[in-house]
Amino acid sequence: MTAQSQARRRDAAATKVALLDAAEELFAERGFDRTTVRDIASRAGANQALLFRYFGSKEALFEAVMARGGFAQLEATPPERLFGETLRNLLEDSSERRDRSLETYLRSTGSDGAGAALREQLGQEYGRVLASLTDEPDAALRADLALAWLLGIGLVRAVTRKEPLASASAEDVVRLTEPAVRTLLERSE
Amino acid sequence: MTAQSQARRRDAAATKVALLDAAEELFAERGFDRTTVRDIASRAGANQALLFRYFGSKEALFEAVMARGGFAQLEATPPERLFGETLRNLLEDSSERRDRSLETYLRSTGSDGAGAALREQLGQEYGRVLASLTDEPDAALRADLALAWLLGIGLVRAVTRKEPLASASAEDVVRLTEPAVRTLLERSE
DNA sequence: ATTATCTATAGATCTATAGATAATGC
DNA sequence: ATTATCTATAGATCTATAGATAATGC
Repeated sequence: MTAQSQARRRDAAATKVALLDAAEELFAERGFDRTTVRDIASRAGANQALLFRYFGSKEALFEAVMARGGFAQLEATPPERLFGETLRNLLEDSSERRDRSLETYLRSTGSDGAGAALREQLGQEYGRVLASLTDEPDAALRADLALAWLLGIGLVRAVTRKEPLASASAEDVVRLTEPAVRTLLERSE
Repeated sequence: MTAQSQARRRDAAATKVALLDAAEELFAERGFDRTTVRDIASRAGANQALLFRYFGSKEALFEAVMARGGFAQLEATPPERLFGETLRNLLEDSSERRDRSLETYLRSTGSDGAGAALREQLGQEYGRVLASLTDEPDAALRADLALAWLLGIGLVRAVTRKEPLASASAEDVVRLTEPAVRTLLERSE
């Protein structure tokens, strides 16, 4: 009942937020295509027509979701801790309130149109920050490989749910990945 | 025009193969949801009704595609070369004839029903083979992390198309990842 | 009076099926 | 005669919109 409706007063701003929350959850759980606007409105406790009134289209709502949560982690974390912190955030219990943007990203990779620009921008930012950690000539490629690992772990964890990774503790995963990532991104001095 | 129709004679077996080829391409390019049965029939040069006649449903066709190509790489490669070979196969030029099952897998992660059992089976097999490479106590988790990296690289490469990874040579990628994977999967003796 | 919300439905898909047509092999 | 293929369409969605209703604030 995370984004479930309260019996609330008429409040356009609150309805918008409820729609965004519900959309964030459902896009993360099912991806863009498998989520219907009626599902979103239902979970938000709002009428389905309001979704179009406030966001214009399903795609525009998706973009609003991506724009809202996407850069929080990135801006809040110093570069040298970005890999580990993102990993921990990714591996925390889903019932906790947290950033679902990576799951949304993963679940919606089939949808080329919706949010593609934002997805690209998010990838660019992560790549740039991770690349700043090494001064090897192929820093950007190394950074992409680290990012690919984050995405892959998120994929196995959130989508495929393959064991034992799906249930592994964040600490175990960090302990095993960090030395490998260090060979990839450490300064050569 | 890879799976394009020839002006061929009436031949149920050939039509089935054409449908499988077209479906493999389209599922890999767009994922399950974004591919319509009419797209598949059209690319195969077959009538759309034949798809149902021969496979029963869109989901059953998807499962047939996954079953056909999924285990080829796995069976053809000795464990200690599986990571590198899969990576090379993944990074080869798409115009080459090759196994698209990983892309299909990646593109269709939003589709929980279709092919979920096969997807799980494929993951289990890769995990088991990779885990045989190390005798560390958490071998299975280490194997999953290596598999996650493969999937992540495939994701960035085939779906996100983030540069520079999207255009990097297979050799560069293998050169950078293998030392890191070795810290993960090497025997401790 | 304003505007948040709801009802009803248009219009565009998409999967799947029933039944007709026509090319092949005996 | 058999069966591969095609035509036509049912039936189920799904997004989006037009216009009605009703709760709020002045």
